[in-house]
Amino acid sequence: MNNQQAQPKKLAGEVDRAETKSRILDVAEQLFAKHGLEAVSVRDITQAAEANLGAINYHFGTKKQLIAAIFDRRLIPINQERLDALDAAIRAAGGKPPKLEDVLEAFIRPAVRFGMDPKLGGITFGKLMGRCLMEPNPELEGLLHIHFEPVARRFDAALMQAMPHLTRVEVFWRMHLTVGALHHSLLMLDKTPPGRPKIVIEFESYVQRLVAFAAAGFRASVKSRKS
Amino acid sequence: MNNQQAQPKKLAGEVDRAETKSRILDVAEQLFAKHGLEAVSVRDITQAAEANLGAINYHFGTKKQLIAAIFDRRLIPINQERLDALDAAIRAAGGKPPKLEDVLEAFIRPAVRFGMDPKLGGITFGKLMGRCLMEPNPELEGLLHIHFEPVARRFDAALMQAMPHLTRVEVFWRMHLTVGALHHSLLMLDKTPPGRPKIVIEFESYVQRLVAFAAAGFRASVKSRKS
DNA sequence: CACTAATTCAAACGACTGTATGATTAATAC
DNA sequence: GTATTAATCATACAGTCGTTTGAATTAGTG
Repeated sequence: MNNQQAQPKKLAGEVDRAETKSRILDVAEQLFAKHGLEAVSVRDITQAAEANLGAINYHFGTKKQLIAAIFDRRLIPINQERLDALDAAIRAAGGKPPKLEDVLEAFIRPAVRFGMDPKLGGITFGKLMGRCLMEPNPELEGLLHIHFEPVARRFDAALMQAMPHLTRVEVFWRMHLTVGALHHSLLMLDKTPPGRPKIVIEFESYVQRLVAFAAAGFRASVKSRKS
Repeated sequence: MNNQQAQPKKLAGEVDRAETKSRILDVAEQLFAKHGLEAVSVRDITQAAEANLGAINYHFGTKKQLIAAIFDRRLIPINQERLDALDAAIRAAGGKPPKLEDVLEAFIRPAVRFGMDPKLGGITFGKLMGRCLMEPNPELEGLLHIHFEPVARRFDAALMQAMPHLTRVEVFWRMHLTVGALHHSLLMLDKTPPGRPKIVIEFESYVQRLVAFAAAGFRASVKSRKS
């Protein structure tokens, strides 16, 4: 029921103390990414982290708060990097509208970088993110909303500048398609469906592929077609 | 432990008998779509369907078999419609490669039609599908694979004809992005994020929007860019 | 050393899960 | 009528879930 555990004072053995908490974060992130939020029990986590069953409740309060901590740890830097890159794109454009590809890359690149960075657990968080975007958990939706709302606002504005002939609804819409493509592909990264060619992914070309796909989609004009 | 329940003979009260089974299918589909596969218990389903707790195990065997039945009921007609539409697109092209938009529309339109058809529970199945594509359940993956493998094969082949300069890997890749955009948008259909403009969806323009987005993405050329 | 606070631990709690069981009801066939 | 079969029902089972508890341990302070 405690909102927050008091920070431990600085100790000689601080490494060991902090270790359990961060070990739980790492292990939980990997397990959640691999099996889903509901399929992984606190027992699975504490066991894999070689910690006591009560450790999660002690360090994080509840399982949900642990999940929130995992997302905070990744999403804050990712979205900060996105905003920084967007600033850079706007700055590079001088007074003129930013370039569409630059805006999209500012959005996509950090997600892919953090999503598949081996230092950050490989494609672990990318998969986790893809799953949770789809999950119906309302508390999780609220959490993600808090993280994405300010980012979405700024990117929507930049995209409307980059594509001035698109309405707000059109931009909103196509951004959703882009997000869907991005996260679905992140989720598929380590899957090699049986009977299909193995796909080797190189970071830079992966980003460019996504940016090119999304940019083309943004530039597409929707007309009625006779089918 | 029984593999399959024997079909009930034709009875005067057959309506009432079959009603329970199909009522469970309908209710379960809606609940699963709304809350996710794991969040909905057999008790939730039987209660909402006004059936006995044992009804699911009696009629379907296990919860997993119930889930499989739900997917079978929708996916078989959807994929059949896709293949029919693809045949029509190829036929319409005469000997020449089919038109890219026609191929993509053959893939997208049935999913949207079934995904948001009010007669089929509105966007119920669309949401369910979007969720389950992301879910890590291996048995579910196997089930979906069985449904999609033959469809994917044929569409890959058609897309390689429509876009002859793309490699197989490129086609595979862009098709995944398309699938991601499609299902993410289906999932978002009934969500109106707070503080954002409400989006009114009309079926035909929705399909055209998706087709245009995907087609543009397929036509995009990926080049290295200086960022 | 004693004192205090942070952490770990084993054990248990109640609630919920999917499934199984056996009796009971209903609807057919003979 | 009886026999047969399908369907429904209440109940119980064994297991897992997230969380709580209070004692044991560890580390740091004076």
